[in-house]
Amino acid sequence: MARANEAVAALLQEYADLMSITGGDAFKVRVYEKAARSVDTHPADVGTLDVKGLQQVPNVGKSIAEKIVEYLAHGRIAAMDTLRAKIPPGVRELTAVPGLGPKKAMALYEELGIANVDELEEAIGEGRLAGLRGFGAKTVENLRHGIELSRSSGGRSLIHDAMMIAEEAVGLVGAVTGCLRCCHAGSLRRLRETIGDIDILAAAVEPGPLMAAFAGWDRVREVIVRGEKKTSVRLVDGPQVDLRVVPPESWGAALQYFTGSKEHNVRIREIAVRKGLRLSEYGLFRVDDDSLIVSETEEEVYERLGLAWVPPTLREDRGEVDAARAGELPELIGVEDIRGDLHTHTNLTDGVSTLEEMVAAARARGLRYYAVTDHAKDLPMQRMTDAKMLAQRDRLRGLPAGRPTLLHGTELNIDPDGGVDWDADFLAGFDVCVASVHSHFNQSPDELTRRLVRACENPYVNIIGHPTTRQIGRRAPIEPDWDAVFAAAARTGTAMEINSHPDRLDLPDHLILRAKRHGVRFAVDTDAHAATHLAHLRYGVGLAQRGWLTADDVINTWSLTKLRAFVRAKR
DNA sequence: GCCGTTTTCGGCCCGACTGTTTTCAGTCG
Repeated sequence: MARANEAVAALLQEYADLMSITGGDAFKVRVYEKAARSVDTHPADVGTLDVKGLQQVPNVGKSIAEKIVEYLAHGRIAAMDTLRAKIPPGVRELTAVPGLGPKKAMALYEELGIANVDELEEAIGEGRLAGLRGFGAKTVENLRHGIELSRSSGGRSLIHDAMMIAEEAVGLVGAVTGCLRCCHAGSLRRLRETIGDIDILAAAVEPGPLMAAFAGWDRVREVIVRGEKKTSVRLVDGPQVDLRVVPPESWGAALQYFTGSKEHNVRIREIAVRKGLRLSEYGLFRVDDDSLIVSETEEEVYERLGLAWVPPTLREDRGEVDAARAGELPELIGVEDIRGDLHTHTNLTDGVSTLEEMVAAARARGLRYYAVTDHAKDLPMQRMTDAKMLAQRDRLRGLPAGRPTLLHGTELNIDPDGGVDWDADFLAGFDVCVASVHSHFNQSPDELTRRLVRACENPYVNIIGHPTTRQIGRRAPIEPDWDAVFAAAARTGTAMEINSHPDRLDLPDHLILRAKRHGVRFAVDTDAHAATHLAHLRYGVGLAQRGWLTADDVINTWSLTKLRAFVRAKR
């Protein structure tokens, strides 16, 4: 059974949105938003909790707890129905148009009866917004443009695409005379799986030349805002990039501020307020006399608030603030902890680089061990045979000894019943086996659960590859009973993969957190199909960090001896 | 509506930019 948390969180968020549109108390709106996020990230299934249990969830008090119970029992909330009756659902969708918030959406509905984006587009076309208070010619043109934008792009960028753009922008702005520091911030620095806007932060005494260079970048399609401290542009290939320039002495406070997340920053500022302080992108100030306390480094800002420095990948208001206050932040895994890659391909199947090229790339990256895991024989497209696999093993064993130590593995295909390509005798010849789902994605949750549990129970399966099979923006994740799958993985000594490929990033962070609670081990792999893909490791490690993992949680940070013992223990 | 190192009531994060209602509301991050 899927947890009720997602549905309840969506409902609370909708309640907050409707309240905001109808002009409800802004503080109340915020509470519902906070409660929605708390429920979404709460470890326990809220569907199993009573009113008292629900009140243990942060930001859920008596009133919201009762609404959740009402929803769980009857599938609806009376107060919600009342609000929904006031506002057609399309009005809420209006606020997704850039430049159109709750106030203007409500005005459009009340004054002109506009109840969805299509009607807004029509009204603009007919000039019916003219004369409406707050809707001058420029606003109307911005709305028309906003509709166009939300229809065309709308989507978020894959992390690797955003990173390439950010690195180019940092190179451009950083090279301007007078630029003292420049780096990317925002969700990209937090290594979220997809990126909306790309944030670039720079330090300079005179921002003008930096802004000019940025606005003149040859990839810019349009300049959205252009000010002294902030310039936003949209690139020809879609994404929006924001440049903020701050005085050099504000660097730490600014980096903290522009890294976000918004929710993390709200928590941090609330702590500041309780201490009689005010935190902005310019520094931490005393409220009474407006004097500056600290601003030069992030560490100082956190420290002055009584917190340990929080790694960017944890800044999502998922408990990291309390952990930082208690000195209980995890020692997060880093790229340098990874000693080997356990899921890679060559041109023997669908990779593009040769065995020798892949091994050379692994050596260049300083890996201690490296597993070649081409596809097994049950995927007909890959034309694998027993003979070809054994020949690859001979070729691999024949390569000169040295680092990395080469392991011969395979990526097995988990069939619809949970079986894999070869029998025990053949499987015993491999050093390590990944097993993954590549088809029959729309089995029922029960079938998928049995399938994955059976794969975990196979003594030769060491790692479940890209467990949800999602492809970001293209294929939805499968939805077995993850708690049952993770329990089986923990019980059998089977690792869950954290696949570093930018369009997979699988497991996603919320499932990593869930799996860890079952005591599951993980393998951060690249699933490289070309030598250049080994560099994607940083995204997988970022994802592992977002799941609060330490090096010890991840089997390919272990020594080869310990890794071999992990494999042997299961056989 | 929630919360508490200013605790059971009185607060609730901060600033940039735009457009328009020309002194500020709305939106965004």
